[in-house]
Amino acid sequence: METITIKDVAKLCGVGVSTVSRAINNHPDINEETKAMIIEVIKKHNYIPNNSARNLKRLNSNAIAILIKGISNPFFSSMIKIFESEIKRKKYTFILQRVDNKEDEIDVAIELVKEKKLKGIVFLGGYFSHQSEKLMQLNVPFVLSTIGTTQKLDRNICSSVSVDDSKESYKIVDYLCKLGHKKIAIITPMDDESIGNLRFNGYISALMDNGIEVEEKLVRFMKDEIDSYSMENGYAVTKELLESGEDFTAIYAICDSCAIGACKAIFDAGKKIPEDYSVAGFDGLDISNYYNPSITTIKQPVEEMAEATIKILFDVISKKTSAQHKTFKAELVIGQSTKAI
Amino acid sequence: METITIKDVAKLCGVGVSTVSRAINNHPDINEETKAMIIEVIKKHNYIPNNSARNLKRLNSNAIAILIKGISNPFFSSMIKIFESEIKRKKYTFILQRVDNKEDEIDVAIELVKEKKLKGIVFLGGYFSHQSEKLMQLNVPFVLSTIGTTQKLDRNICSSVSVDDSKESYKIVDYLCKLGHKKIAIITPMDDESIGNLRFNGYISALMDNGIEVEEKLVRFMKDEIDSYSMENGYAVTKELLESGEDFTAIYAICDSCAIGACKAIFDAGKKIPEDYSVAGFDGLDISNYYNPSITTIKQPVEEMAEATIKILFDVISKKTSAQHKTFKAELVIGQSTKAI
DNA sequence: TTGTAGGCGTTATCAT
DNA sequence: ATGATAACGCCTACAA
Repeated sequence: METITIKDVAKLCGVGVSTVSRAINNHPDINEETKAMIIEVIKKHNYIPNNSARNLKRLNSNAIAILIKGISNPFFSSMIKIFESEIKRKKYTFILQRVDNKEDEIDVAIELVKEKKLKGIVFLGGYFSHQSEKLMQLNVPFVLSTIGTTQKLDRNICSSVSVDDSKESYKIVDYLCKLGHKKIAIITPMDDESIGNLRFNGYISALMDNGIEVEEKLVRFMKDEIDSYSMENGYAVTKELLESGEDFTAIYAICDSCAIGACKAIFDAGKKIPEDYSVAGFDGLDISNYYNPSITTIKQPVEEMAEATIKILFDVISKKTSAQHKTFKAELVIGQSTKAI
Repeated sequence: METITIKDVAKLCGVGVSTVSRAINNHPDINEETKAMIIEVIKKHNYIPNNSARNLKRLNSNAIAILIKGISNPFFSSMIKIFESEIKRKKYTFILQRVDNKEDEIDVAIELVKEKKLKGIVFLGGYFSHQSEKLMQLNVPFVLSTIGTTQKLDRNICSSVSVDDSKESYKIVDYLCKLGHKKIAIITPMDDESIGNLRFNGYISALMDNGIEVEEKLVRFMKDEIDSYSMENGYAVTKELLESGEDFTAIYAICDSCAIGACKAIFDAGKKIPEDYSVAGFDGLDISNYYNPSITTIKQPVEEMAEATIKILFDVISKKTSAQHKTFKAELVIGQSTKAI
């Protein structure tokens, strides 16, 4: 099965290569009959155009890429679906590109833009701390979706869609306080310059506004040797907390996965939720609703955010607008995992 | 920021393009100093080679692609990690390519082989029913990983790694029977030619061997309008089952996600697990362990399977062996969701 | 050790 | 409506 090229097809059909090219690319000026004949031959011989050659030659493809860090994160699953359908609806090609944790997403993006002649990019997840200079190299429009960034990015360079992580975090911790909790432990990543940090800040402010002192012993950092933001990590941290004998009545994990791990650790210790401890999370994953008890959490409006992301991207591509920044409101979903004391 | 090519770099450095090429590709015969100088200039001007051009020119790249249907399936997450590390350990490039549910994975694969000059492919998930003829076009080695296929594929064409879905399914249903359950409902996909069907067969055989008649009313099909294999689907089906008033003491969902949905429906109906109903799943997802109660399930040895997949693939690539077929044993993990009656 | 030139498979620009 | 031909950016003989 030697590889067959456009030239071979042309010969087989007794036409020139450009005619074959016109046939496969749905060009207007081509005789319908010859086109049909060519398509026939192509099918028969299983000819498939080489994308590398196409991308190399084409000046612009209609492709949008989603770059995503931590592809296994269930939080992104539903967003991806919407990205895909929206992009296809606009007759663009949808490319999903996973980025390794150690890779620099901008480097990956630049490479991809050259390779595939992208029209636009969506960055999903991860921490964003890049110099404007480098972002400039990326000379296509891009949107940061659900990426918190503490640093001040040049707001004209890129667009963004997210929730106010700090404010929403404040909201749920404040809710715990209003329920009467005074000893609220938190599970948070150690050195996180992004959403982890923002959500942690919300925790601090909420406690302060409620006249509660932050206790160092109740600030629990995720384990380095375990995947951050995982159930496993939440479990390990909570187990340690319980065994330390530290006094607390509620635990706030900055993501739902950790919250679930926390719940399990509590159950394994023979305690009950919410009778013995209240547990709260963040994100609004499906599972937080299906868990038993359902988890009190901050639900991000993922569908709307995904739609907005694509809308903004296309607006910028078509030069309808310059960079936009949208902050969505998230919803405090009260589950069965918290109670007043 | 116009795009900069290898020619530009050559000019900037005052050398020929081949020297630049040698520098970026770590060729041996190049002066260390000129190489260092070139690298310097490349960094300064942010030159990034165009992959399309490279792929087009190269006769073979050291790249392996994982094609995966249903990328959001948590079952694949841990496997992907292992694929990646194993492939990188062998100094190959790891490419993760998602396949749309409606797409034909073989078509995608053929295209990708041409575009990236792949050395090998792993197909992950989905149903496999392709003609040998078409598979032949794929003239690189490939392995089907965790793909059940009822049809008899030519065993010499491709390799495979999986569990015996039918047998393992039998195992867990038999376990339920031995616990004394006689009215065991099942949640299974409707028209599934692959693992769904195999697992369903295991259910049937187990019941028969235990002298239990299969009751049509207890065979519940996933809803068409909802994602199959989802918690949501398991919830909807179970809710309907409960409301139908049908008598049963245990429910077996052919995947853990569905089992969790089933649990939640039972809780929402004010019932208890396992006191009122026993629930069993299949797959051995992390969450089945973290759920409350933990779910009795069949745990597939994902790590070993992923490792075996890569090992076989490389064996075939290096012509050490011809196609291999490996079936792994899965483990019945007894959780808190089932009890004897 | 280095430079020149040809070609990878395709599309776009010309003619015809 | 169709065909020849020049790029696209890179790698790699081959020559120097």
